[in-house]
Amino acid sequence: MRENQASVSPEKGAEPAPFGRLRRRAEFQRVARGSRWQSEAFTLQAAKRGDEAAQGPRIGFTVTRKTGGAVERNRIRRRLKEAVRIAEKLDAKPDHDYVLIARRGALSRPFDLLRADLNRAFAAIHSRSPRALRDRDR
RNA sequence: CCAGUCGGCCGGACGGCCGCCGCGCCUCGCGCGGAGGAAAGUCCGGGCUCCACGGAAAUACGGCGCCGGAUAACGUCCGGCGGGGGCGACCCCAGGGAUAGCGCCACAGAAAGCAAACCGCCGGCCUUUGGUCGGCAAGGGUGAAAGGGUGCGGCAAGAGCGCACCGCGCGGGCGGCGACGUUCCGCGGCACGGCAAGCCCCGCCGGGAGCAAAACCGAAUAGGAGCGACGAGGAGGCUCGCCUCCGCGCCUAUUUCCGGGCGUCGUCGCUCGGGUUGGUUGCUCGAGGCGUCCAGCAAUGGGCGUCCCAGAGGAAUGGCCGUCACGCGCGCCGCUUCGGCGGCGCGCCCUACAGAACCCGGCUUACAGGCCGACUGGCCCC
Repeated sequence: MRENQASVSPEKGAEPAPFGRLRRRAEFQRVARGSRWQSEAFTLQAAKRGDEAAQGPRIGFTVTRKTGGAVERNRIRRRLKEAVRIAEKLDAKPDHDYVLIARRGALSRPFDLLRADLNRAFAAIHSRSPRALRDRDR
């Protein structure tokens, strides 16, 4: 519990992940063509932003109706948002956009495991090739 | 104390650290506010916005349907009436019209709406284990329903055929604003069976689409697609391009009438989608919440005081932790009227149903657990 308490309040010097938010449908659709990485609780998608200069990473959340009712969807999105917020060092690149697509496991997965999943996902995502490239290779 | 009926309410509390959305300011930062009783289903009724429209009548379509009241309105609510259920508190009811007309009444049964007669009962005749002719509708049987019920008289056998009581119908009186009631009076031997969640008749109500409504800014008067049209003008004023009068055409279900608006004094006019789901407004002070008094059986209305109480937009109201309350499970101890009750410790769920999306009034549906009040029927004690 002490360790937990300590990790909840970030260190003064620790860099708070300065994520922007994705809000346009077109932005979501562009990221969907990028790389993806799956886990029990979510799918992470990532794509490099082409047009503008790097202004830090941006992230968006997708929780579809398949996942549950309005109450459960809200809960899932808030847990994912919070997990991203407290994450100390995610391997997010400033010129990339990310999208988290929630799966049903995100509702009940222990919060510590959820954070661990996130760290693993961001570490692995950039070694994957973009979806569009793989499709072209086929 | 047990069983039950009805109504109302709550639906975790407090604190710490780190965040999110909105507003304010002394713009580092601080302060304040931040989901529900159903926010849900989108089933009704309104406000608001646009289609320029407003009023009257008729037709078509749809909805509603005992009476009175409440309300902005309703299919809602309140108080009654009638019918049904319950020992009772109380609960349930698509509850207008069946002599305006049409239609239907499955199966069974002889017969399903107008009287008829299968088994029977009674009488006559005959070729007498029966047949035939006539009378009857009480008994049997079928059915959701078979032309009032019980008893006595009567008769060949019977039958409201006659009588008594009960019931029913009609008229009047009385009570009630009314639905309706009636222990009142009179008449009628007594049908006019049911279904209008079948058509229909009567009365009342209703234009359509919806905040992705709609308005403004910007991109911008650049190109595309579709549709319509060769038609009715005349007179006057005159700042020479408009205005006025008459006519013609159009105006959101259709037709007619009245008012109003727009178009037409000629060659273009109208509509649509994409770039465009960009930004701002609409967007929260409202049939508002709370308290109190008055009127009313009540729904509700009115007066006074007080408060400002979410405004997001890929959509804020969260994450973690501590303490407590509640619930569940296990163990131990004590009490016990053997149903349980109380205390301590540990563990679990850290709460059920469920998340505002323009705003109100209702309905319906979902809901762990708990609290309060009124009343009914039993048992025990005084």
